[in-house]
Amino acid sequence: MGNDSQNRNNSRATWIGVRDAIHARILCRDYGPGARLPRDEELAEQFGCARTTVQRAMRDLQDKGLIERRRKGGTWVRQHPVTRATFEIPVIRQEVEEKGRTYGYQLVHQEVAQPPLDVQANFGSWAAGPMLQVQAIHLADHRPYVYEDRWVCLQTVPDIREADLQRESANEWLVRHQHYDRLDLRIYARKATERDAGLMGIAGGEALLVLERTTWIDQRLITSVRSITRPDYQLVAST
Amino acid sequence: MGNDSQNRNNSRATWIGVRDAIHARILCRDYGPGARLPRDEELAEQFGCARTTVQRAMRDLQDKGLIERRRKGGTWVRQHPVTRATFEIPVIRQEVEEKGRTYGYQLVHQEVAQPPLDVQANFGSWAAGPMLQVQAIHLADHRPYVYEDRWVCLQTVPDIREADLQRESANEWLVRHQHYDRLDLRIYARKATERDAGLMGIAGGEALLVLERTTWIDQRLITSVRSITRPDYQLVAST
DNA sequence: GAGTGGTCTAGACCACGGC
DNA sequence: CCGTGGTCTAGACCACTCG
Repeated sequence: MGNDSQNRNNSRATWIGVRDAIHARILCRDYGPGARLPRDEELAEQFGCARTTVQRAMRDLQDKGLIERRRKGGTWVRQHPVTRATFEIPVIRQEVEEKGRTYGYQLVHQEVAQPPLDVQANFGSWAAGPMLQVQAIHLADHRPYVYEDRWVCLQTVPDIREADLQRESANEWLVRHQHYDRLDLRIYARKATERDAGLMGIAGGEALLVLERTTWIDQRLITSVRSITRPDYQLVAST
Repeated sequence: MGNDSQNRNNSRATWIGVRDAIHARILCRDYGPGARLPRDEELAEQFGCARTTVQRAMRDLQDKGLIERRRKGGTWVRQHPVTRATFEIPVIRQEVEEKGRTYGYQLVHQEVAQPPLDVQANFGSWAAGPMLQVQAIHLADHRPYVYEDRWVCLQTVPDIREADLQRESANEWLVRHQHYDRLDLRIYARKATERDAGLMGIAGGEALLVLERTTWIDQRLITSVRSITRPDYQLVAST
């Protein structure tokens, strides 16, 4: 280890090379926590590359939460690097099928109603009128996999009235018919109620992972869904 | 809505403008799921900007999971857009103090031992020797907030033997002395054992959110920690 | 082989935000 | 005000991968 630094060879510097070199300097405390890094232009000279290339490298380090940049303020090594991890949450059918299991779906309940306050809490300042509530179970190999309790905004997505939610899950219908441009996600654990237990085929009082997702388009509410997973469900992310 | 498309004004196109215009075309199904987008160069002509600018816009859409790009293959709208959400997991002291609460810390147990198999499962092919086990509680306003059960690799981080873990948590010591370049994260729910309950000051059988983090540097294991949070703990992310 | 995205450059101007 | 990062450009070459 420890070549890096200047671009001594005639080989052209790549932004990944520059990024790793700077990363290394941070790790070995050449640039310690709270330290200020040289200006992009100066680093570009050091590495014998264009300023754009340094910029590209810096953006990556910034996305990783390692540094902070501000115009005029310059670039700084973060005092307390945050851990940033990105999860991918696929469409449930796809997730099941990619595991080589058989996907199934069952509608449990559907009605137009006023969402309760704990659901409305996810809506921010959005004034909720009556919404379509859809409760359904996604199955993997004919056994409960995820139970979802969803509220769909009929004002934003009126066409869903025409959808046949016996056949196709609201999850998939929405993916095909209504994209979103903002997503709020909340994850927590809670004990399975007797109803949960019956639906999921587990014992009451089990610990369940709950995902609450609310999506928006153009500031307008699309849907808010609370997904309850089986006790053995895990979310996995890397770097 | 709905101007966009060509850059009719003399105003210079920004990559954000280009991104939003393309995003809009995807939303309104000008480019529907599975459709192929024009080549970057052609889009650049359409928008009256440089190809670099289109690239920048495309990278953003790609990061959001909306499109796929391949050399020679071109750019495609994803059939099933994945939901990508990024969490920030701060140093616990900081998290507590930012909420305006008083941070506290208490060491529960510390010894050198062989990690059990369920911990080693996080190590991949890494052959674990004896490691330093550190169990500790983080407090907020003098009440249990997070309990962590940590294993530190003495081979990779020998200096931690010198640390005074009565005073400073291994969490903070490691943040200051040992950066990582890879992180694996696993999140799930589990019932509180009697021991958990006693430590966290809650009832047995409560549902707890568990975070397992394993970090690495240069392919070498640094630490693996299982953090148990209070039942009311939530992870929150926004697109 | 050839088409497409990925990267690099050198230079210009802009926008934010300390001083 | 003015230093610093952010963006845009036009053009060149490279690298992957599909046919």
